[in-house]
Amino acid sequence: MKAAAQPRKRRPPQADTVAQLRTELRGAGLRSTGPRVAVLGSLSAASTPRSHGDIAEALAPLGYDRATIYRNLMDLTQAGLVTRTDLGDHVWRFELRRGGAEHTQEHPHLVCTDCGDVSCLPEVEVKIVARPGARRPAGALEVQLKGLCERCE
Amino acid sequence: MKAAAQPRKRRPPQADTVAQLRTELRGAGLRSTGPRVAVLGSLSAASTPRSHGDIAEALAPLGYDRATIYRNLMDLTQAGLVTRTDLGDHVWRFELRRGGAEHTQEHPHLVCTDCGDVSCLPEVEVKIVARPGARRPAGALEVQLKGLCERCE
DNA sequence: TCCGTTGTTGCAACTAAGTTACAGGTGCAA
DNA sequence: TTGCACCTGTAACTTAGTTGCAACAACGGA
Repeated sequence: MKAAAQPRKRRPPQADTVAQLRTELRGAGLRSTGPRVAVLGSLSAASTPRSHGDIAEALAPLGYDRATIYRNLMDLTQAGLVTRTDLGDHVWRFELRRGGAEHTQEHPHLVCTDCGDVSCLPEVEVKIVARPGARRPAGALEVQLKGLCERCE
Repeated sequence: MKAAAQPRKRRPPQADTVAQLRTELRGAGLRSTGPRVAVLGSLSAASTPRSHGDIAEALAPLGYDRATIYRNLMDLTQAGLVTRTDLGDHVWRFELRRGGAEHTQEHPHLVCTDCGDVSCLPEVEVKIVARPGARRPAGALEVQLKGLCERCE
């Protein structure tokens, strides 16, 4: 049996930035819908990559379905507004592409081997040096580190 | 319904190295059983990290169950003979610790963004440099790269 | 302002990898 | 050879990710 149709009007996260988010969505060729604005808003408010589960849980009180969140994350990824990475803990994580640059290639991500937290390391540079005669891996390299985060150290 | 009990005697992969593998297992405080020798043998024959699925598939003709393979991989990991990493493609991969050293900390692993293959980069050195005043992540850092492998380049 | 088209949503069900409980079999020290 | 703690096979479960489908809503054109 089908559940009764629910009203689709719900309050997005931060009313004052919604206009910007909507503009951003339309600029990327996507329709501006409630769940989509909420997902984008949630990502723009986050300072570290968020998993689908995180976002779905955070937006569940607004009544949005996890499949919807999932498809929106995919849409946003495909539209280039968001990047998707698996940081090695078996969970896809999504992060807003700030300033249009390839954020994840600008700095490495650190997965804490103790608490599992993921953090960005914008102030850490990773140099990849191939020994003489060896081949340096090609392509836009993305670097992920595993170690202890600041708290767990 | 239970399947009829199967004979437990099966031929491990390489008869000539079995004695070594059994010694290694016993040295780590584990019993030397058929599946365990097969798993260890399979890993020692591999040059790159193998997933649980890979190994289970490879050993399926010998009649070993995937749950058994899984538990043995865990046992070997816990015993320190094997390391377990998720290289960012949503699959746990296991690799023999050769020479007792922390293999995965000696060199980075490369996950090809095109074909998905995983390769070891023993000839590539990764330098992690924190900008002045910034914190360098602590702990035994493990480095994972994503880019194009030699074949896909 | 209204309407039709088409993209989007919510629901439900599915897949795949990983994990565990349990009963019975086996390795190995005594 | 024996006994027991450890190990195995089976089956079922968990979790994250993914998809089909019917109903709904955004938005451009009339």
